[in-house]
Amino acid sequence: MQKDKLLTAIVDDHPIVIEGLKNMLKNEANIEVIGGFQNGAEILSYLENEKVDLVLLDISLPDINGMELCLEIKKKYRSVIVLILSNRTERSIVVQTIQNGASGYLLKNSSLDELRRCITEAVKGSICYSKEVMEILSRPSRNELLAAPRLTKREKQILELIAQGKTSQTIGEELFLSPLTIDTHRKNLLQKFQVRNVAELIMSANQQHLL
Amino acid sequence: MQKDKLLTAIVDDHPIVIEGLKNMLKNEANIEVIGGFQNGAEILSYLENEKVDLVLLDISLPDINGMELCLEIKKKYRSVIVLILSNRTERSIVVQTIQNGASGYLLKNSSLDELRRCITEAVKGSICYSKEVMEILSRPSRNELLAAPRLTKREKQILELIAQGKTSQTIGEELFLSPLTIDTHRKNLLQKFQVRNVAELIMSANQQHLL
DNA sequence: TTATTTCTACTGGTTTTTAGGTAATTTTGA
DNA sequence: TCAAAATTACCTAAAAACCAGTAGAAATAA
Repeated sequence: MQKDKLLTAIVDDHPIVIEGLKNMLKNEANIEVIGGFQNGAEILSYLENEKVDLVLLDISLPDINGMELCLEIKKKYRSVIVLILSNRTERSIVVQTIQNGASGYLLKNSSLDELRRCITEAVKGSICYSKEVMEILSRPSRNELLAAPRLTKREKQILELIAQGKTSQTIGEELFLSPLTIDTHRKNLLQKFQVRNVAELIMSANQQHLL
Repeated sequence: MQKDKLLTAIVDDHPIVIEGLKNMLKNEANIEVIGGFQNGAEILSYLENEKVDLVLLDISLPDINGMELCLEIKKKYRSVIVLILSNRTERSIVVQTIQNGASGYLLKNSSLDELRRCITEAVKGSICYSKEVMEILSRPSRNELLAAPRLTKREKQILELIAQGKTSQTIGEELFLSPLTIDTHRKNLLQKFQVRNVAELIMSANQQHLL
């Protein structure tokens, strides 16, 4: 279809990943890897002077967030195709990158075939996700379903103290409250988290990043 | 020094990383990559029949924790050298892998030179860390001062069930054991973690990445 | 200012955990 | 094969947590 090869840049802070991609892509007839870049500044300065068709971009970079970088590249160089290659599986991140102009999103554990497929699709102008990413997008975002319970100030405070292994007695003394009051808060915490005891409570609170 | 090449296996769930490492190592005179494996089961079954000198091992694998896998490999095949290649920067994880017999720990963003250096060192029998990992190890680790306790299989199992909010009664039924036995394990867990109750236990286990 | 939420505290009763042991088996490693 | 570690199981007793309510006071938002 095209006479010229796709000039491709790889942006990833892991040299190993850069090597791997270079190696994989060097056998592709229509792709020429023009370089690997370990941070956002490098690729941006390269883009100022050189022509690039395709950027394979990691989300986690040392100097700038990959999502931001994507937006910046698309703003300045509309025609550059950006494909995200990342380990992050959060729905919100996938959605954000696409909104920022990326032409696709692949997890790093996707197969070589998937990568090839996505590059082809992206060049054609469509947006392409790897299989896992499709799943992430299609499911109604689990952790949004079981929303982290809204805790009051007191509850948060007492949750902390419970996590420190303190008894209702001790907590009561520490806060100048009746231990019976602490028991009530305890009960309310169990209810809000829909769990049966502190073991489950602490697990759940940890998973919800509330501790 | 050596006549034969080091038979090297790469274990990582990212095909791209496997490709990258293969590519990097194929120019090394004394290394022969005999395969890439995307999960723990694959490498373990390979090891049963084939000779391997060096395993480059990722911590996050789909089927088994890399730390556990390391321990398992070292238990069964003492002479196999295991080098950890991971993104995880938690001190406890680094320490744990070394306790489990790994000969070194590198972050994935370490340079090719560092990887080469560490392989050389590991073959010589010493333990080798990449620069960043050295820093992680040297800083005095706030809440991780006390090393992660070594848990037996049963204890790990029961810890899991406690974290799920189950009572000694329930756990006993589930494992066909007397609830009194579960109580004993419970007691031992509290002692090993040096905590007073399950709340603190679950917190500590979480911080130590044992859950 | 009213309505709602949050915080406080209680009653009374049940279940579970924790703390201090001991000790017989079974498994495992050297 | 022998010692150590792990697993199993028990006793007694106190402490703590959990369950299901009610209810007044204080703070906050509409």
